[in-house]
Amino acid sequence: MPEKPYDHNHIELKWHQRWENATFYKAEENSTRPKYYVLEMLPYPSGTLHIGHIRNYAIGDALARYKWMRGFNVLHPMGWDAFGLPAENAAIANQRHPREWTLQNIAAMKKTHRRFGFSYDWDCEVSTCEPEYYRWNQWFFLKMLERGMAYRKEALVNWCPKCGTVLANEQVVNDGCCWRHEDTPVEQRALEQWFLRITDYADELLGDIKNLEGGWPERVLTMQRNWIGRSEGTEVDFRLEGTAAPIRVFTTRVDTIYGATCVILAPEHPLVAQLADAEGRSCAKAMVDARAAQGPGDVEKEGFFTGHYAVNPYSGERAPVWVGNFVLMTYGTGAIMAVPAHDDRDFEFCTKYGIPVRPVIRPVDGELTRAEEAKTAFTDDGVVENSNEWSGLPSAEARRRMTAKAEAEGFGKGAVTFRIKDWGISRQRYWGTPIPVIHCAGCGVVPVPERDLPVVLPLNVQFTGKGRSPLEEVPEFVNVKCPQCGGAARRETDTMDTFVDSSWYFYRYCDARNDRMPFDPARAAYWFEIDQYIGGVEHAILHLIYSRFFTKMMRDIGLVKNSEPVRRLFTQGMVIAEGAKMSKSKGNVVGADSLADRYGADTARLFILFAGPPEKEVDWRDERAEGIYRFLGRVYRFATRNLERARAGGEGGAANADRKIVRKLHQTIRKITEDFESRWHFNTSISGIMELVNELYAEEQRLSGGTVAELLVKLTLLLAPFAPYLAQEIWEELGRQGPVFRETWPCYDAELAKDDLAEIVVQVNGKLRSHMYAPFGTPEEEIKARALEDPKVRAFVADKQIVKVIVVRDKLINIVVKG
RNA sequence: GCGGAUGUGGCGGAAUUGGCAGACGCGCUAGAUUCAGGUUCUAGUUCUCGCAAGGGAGUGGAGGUUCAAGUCCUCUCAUCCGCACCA
Repeated sequence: MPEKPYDHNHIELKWHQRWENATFYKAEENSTRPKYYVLEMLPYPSGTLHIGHIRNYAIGDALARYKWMRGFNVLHPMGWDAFGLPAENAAIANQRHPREWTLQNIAAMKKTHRRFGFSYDWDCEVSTCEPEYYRWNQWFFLKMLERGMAYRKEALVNWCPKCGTVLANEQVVNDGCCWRHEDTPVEQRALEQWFLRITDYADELLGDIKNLEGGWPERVLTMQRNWIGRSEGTEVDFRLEGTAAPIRVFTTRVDTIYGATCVILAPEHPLVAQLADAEGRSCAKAMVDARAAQGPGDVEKEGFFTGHYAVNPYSGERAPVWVGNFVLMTYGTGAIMAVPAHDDRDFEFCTKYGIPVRPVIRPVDGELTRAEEAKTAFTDDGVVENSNEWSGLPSAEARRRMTAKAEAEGFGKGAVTFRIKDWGISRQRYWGTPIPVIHCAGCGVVPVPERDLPVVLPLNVQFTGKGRSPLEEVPEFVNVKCPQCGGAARRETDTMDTFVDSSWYFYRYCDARNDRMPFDPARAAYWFEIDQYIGGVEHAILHLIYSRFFTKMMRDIGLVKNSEPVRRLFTQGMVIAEGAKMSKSKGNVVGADSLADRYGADTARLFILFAGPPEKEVDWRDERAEGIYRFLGRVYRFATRNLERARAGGEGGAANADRKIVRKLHQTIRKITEDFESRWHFNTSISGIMELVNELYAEEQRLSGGTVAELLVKLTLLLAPFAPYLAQEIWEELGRQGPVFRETWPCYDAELAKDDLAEIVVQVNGKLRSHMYAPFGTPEEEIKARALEDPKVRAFVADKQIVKVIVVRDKLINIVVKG
């Protein structure tokens, strides 16, 4: 039979049409198979998928297919989130309604996904822009409100002038810029906001990280630990001289307190108004404003003396009270004791203003550095000196005992402080889940009764772009009756951060059509934890910490049994183009569709996996895809020109060429299976298949029909997770029925994979000099004797003295000579 | 500043347990096929000395451990990422 040219367009179109409405992975109810839940992180539905997304999906899809072929009951859902609503609300206001816009983009992206042949279970699709989904955000909100886990307060919040909305701390990136507009600094504004008490779980979120070790990348865990930022220390009251009022400070180094030469307040500290004169107050105000304007980042340390003193409760010493711009009101108590000898920042501040530097800690085997010599602070633990009865104690023990004293005498206590703040979820934008509360003049804040959910976003909205929620302009939405007293009331117009949606969407996939509950707890109990979650590292502290928080909250209200949502997390590397991060603003986005137009979906998928190990970033260059395209063509042509031979069959395995190729086949199966089971280095899996095909070409004429038939079947199965269209097409050409990835993954036979003879490397003084072949298990003495007979070896050993011979069984012999 | 990662041919990368460095692919060179271009097939391709056989060097750099180091240890340089007044 003549070979057919590889026409990827024809093949992909054919199967694309047949698969149009197919759900490949319909997870089975009551399956006896073990369950496997694999999930990729959602894209931003910005209308196009770029090659980075395809990488994400290609990894998950290959895994899902493989797991199915290995006999698992696979749940592999795909859904859509509202993450990607364009920040430029105003810009699209004149064109189309954002909801319509989002739904259209979702449709476009679904089309691309189908085109690439991803094997999602479309039946559990969730669209977070739809009320039937977001009503459960409201349901969760009410549950949390009942438990005091959702609350409202005025707070300084991050405000992005471009988005015209508030941002969570986690959404502030790049030295204080908006995550959506990386060149736009955020401003600070004081607003009434809704918060979720994620800090209630701070300890657990931190402690449970140890359970994730091994399954999650260490990098992500480190980022989360830093973000939660637990520090153990002591709160100590410095009594303000002349009054009974205490200034409470927080320190992790109470052992250095005898070196505290002043107390410094944050400029926003309430005592500033009381202690500072008019000039000082305006100075403090200027500091606050400067910080608001500049955002976080490096600031020149400045401060002023208030003219007051506070008494150190341990030493009885008077410490001047200063105000310093580098002290944060939002951390600890908003006041610190400055120990310039043992803290870099205090050192910088105190030397600038001539405040004494007094060392009280010496290194364990060193001398106390004298103040005048100190050019930097000594910040390590050591031994306490010059501190009355505490002198001579190691730092850690001093801290323990000094904290105990503070507690016993009532001027302080041990305290744990977290860096993580409660999660501000209020957004002043149209998009998002309406927060289901009503403000009544008489009754205050009244939750919307559960029977009235969902509170639905109105459709007749004008987008003003004025930085207020457009919902405020919709009277039918805003003006409501109070559910308690029936009087006129105002509906809350803030909407929820869309990270609320993404915090639990993967639970909804278990039970996407449920209209009584967010999901059936029994189904969640079956599918959770997620076995494998795959996505970019950019969500390490946003989505992935919120999701963990939500899971713990759902456990506490009895919906789920697991404490963590995800057992294993894989963070794939970014795709960069021509050395630069792919981004829309740079205009260097490689669109998945245009790539599929040129080379086909199979080539695009295979190549992105081949380009490098999936956890590393890869540099995308179109021209390299040629090699993969050629490879797929080679496979297809080999298959079609050998079909008849394969059908005719015949005894295989006798000829030498047959044995050799069967061995290579089993080695390849072993390699790919191991790659799937451990490190996911699909680039080497694919190169393994290429090697097999190269060998197939070399031996083609010598192979028997039976061997060719076996090879074609197994080769097709090996390709199925990576290149579904081609694999399916060959499968059909081979006369088989049904989806190829519903077949069983081929097993390798360790005996067949084994080489006949061991290749033994012969070294002299560690340098490669010769090779030889010997049966496995050949005794050392024999190997040694044969090696020494080798003329190439003799040339190097010759008249020299043999010092030592090392033999590694079936692998290597190294002859060490001298002279 | 703190924390983490990475560094191998012209390029992407391989070497999973300390045991043949450069698999596989791109690119390039030659030959075959073709009217020609493209396609396809075959061979070659780390550097260096050599006509060749063969030798020498070589995994950012310097040292060390070892019969043997890309891999382990110490120091160092470069690049990237995360956090950054968190008391």
